[in-house]
Amino acid sequence: MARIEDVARQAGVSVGTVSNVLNRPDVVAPATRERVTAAIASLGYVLHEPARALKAGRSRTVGLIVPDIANPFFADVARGAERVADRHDVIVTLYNSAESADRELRHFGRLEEQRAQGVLVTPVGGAVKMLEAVRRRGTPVVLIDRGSKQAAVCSVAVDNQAGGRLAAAHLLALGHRRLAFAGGPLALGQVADRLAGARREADAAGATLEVLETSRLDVAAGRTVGAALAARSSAKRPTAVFCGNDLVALGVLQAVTRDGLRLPDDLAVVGYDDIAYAAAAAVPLTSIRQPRQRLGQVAADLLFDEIDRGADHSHQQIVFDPELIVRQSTTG
Amino acid sequence: MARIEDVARQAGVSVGTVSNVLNRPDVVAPATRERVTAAIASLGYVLHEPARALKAGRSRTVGLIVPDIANPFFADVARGAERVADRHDVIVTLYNSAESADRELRHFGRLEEQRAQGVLVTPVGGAVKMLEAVRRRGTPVVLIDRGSKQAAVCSVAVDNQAGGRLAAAHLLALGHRRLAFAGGPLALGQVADRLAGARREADAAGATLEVLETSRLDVAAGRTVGAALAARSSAKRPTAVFCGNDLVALGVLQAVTRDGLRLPDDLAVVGYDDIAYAAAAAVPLTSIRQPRQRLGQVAADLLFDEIDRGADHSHQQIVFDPELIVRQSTTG
DNA sequence: AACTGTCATTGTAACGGTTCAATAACCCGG
DNA sequence: CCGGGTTATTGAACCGTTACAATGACAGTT
Repeated sequence: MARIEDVARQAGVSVGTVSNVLNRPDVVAPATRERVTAAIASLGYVLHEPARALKAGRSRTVGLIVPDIANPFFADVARGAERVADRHDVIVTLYNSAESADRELRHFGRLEEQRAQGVLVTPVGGAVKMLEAVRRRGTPVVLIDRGSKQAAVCSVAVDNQAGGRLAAAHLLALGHRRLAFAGGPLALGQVADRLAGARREADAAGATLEVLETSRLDVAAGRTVGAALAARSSAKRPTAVFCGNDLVALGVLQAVTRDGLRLPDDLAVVGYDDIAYAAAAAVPLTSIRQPRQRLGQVAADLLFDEIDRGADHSHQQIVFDPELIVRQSTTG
Repeated sequence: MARIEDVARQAGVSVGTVSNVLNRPDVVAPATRERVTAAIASLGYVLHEPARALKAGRSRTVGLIVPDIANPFFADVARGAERVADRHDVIVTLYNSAESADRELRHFGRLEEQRAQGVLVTPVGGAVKMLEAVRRRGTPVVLIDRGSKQAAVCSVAVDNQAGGRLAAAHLLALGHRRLAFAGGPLALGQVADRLAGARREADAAGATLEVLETSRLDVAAGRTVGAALAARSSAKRPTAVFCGNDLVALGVLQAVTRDGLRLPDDLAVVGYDDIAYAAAAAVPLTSIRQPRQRLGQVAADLLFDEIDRGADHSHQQIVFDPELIVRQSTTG
């Protein structure tokens, strides 16, 4: 494969000039520049990024580690981050931790080895100590959607307690008094916060709120919960269920409709995230919308601020407000 | 940040020995090895992958370029590919072309610059000429799911004509005689093939098959089609619609049920891909299942064969058989 | 004609690893 | 206690690029 030296020979210039054409085209005379460009094209020269990265001490990538690549929520987050990275001439490489601390650790390791400029991550529960080590070694990290309360690191999140309150308040306003929350694990901060918000509203209104904890936030978990609910007599069944995310809600929806219940009359359902499939469900889902792309975009902005400004950068914890999107799964 | 030389000094050995500990631990004496390992840990040394890649002439990555990262189909493909890559001590970096030839081109460029060992790609329509250039410069490429007929490149795909035949035969066996196909653009080979397979069965049975072309394969496109169908009088409406993929089918499903039609009595619907959401739809979707993880896994196997064996490698076009999954959207 | 100042180009020393031939250390049999 | 054979370690060249100091060419000024 052609090296920069081959290009130089072909164009009759030195390697330094070729490098200048590549990196600071303005300093080289137009005629020379053109000759070099032609040589590059004719040889099919492709820049050797590892060599450049070695010289520069940093590569042109940032990492994005998400816990579930099949969740469209994170596809939107990625899109937002990419747009910002593009402006900085940096590429976003996407990794899937699949909620496994071990995989997350491996991905962090790879990114450090590649000398990624920074990492955007939605950390799996409990992996915070290794994250600290990464930052100490010099790689900036911004947390997405699972913000920590500590001021020592940037994070962007949506106010999950507020989301829980919105959901519960909506159900209470519709007259429901026996509520349930489906989702988990509760060890996940954002799940716990959504529940806490709902709990607060329910308590204030004197309503009951039963917790149906799941081990994951996916469709299968929702189906399990839904089947259990459908099996109860209507007297023992909550009249409304608020789910930890839309995947769980879709699972509940499927299981209970298959078992003959009707939404929202027999059971009202509220999801969380407002993914595209929420509106597309056969009974369109009331959900809590989060500014997904914006989350990724602002996270990337913070990351680049830390990368560019270094010590001058001050960490910020940005919290967005969620929004209630009302559809037929609660209002019929 | 600590370099290999720092580790060597701290452990009282030469840099060569440290490198040996890292790459061929068996050739270094246990006592020395342990001293070096301790030094690595105490300094928090992290390998500099760009330097290694420069020396080695290749990096430890392969690329995976998919046309829609939010489509769970590709999440499964990625999982299959990752498992294989893990075995080769290589990481898969995921890029989203979003069906844009321009983005695909950029991603290819980045991967070549990084000296990725190879690329797995579901190419967007028509981008085949640049793909040829990449291969000529020495980067092996395997096509996923949009196989070319040419024998000059490896590909894995599922027999889309067979899938179309399965779907249509199923509907015909249920007695339907006015069929429709919803999906597009028809310029996409796989969409055209699915339609062609369905067409063949319909013709053989003397049934009609109306084509409702869409510009994309997503939920929104499906909703548009569904709304149009629901607006027709039942006499002018097909009794069954076969959709280009599950996202389109879900869109159709949502639109027609909202407008009061019932599945499958008023309209039978068949999807394609059998994504998780297909079973989770309120009227669970009959669909054509493709071996998604296996697709990614076999593609990666072919890629590594080409990487490892070089000229000894012979290109293969592997075609899997799709499978009909029957659910309530056709059988009630 | 000598000098100054621009502007374009060049040569080369890093960057942080790996690899391999060369060397050192050691063991054991005679 | 020496020589031959292992085994463990070392040192230096090289990978492809960038950046910077140095050089060269040339026009304008006195």
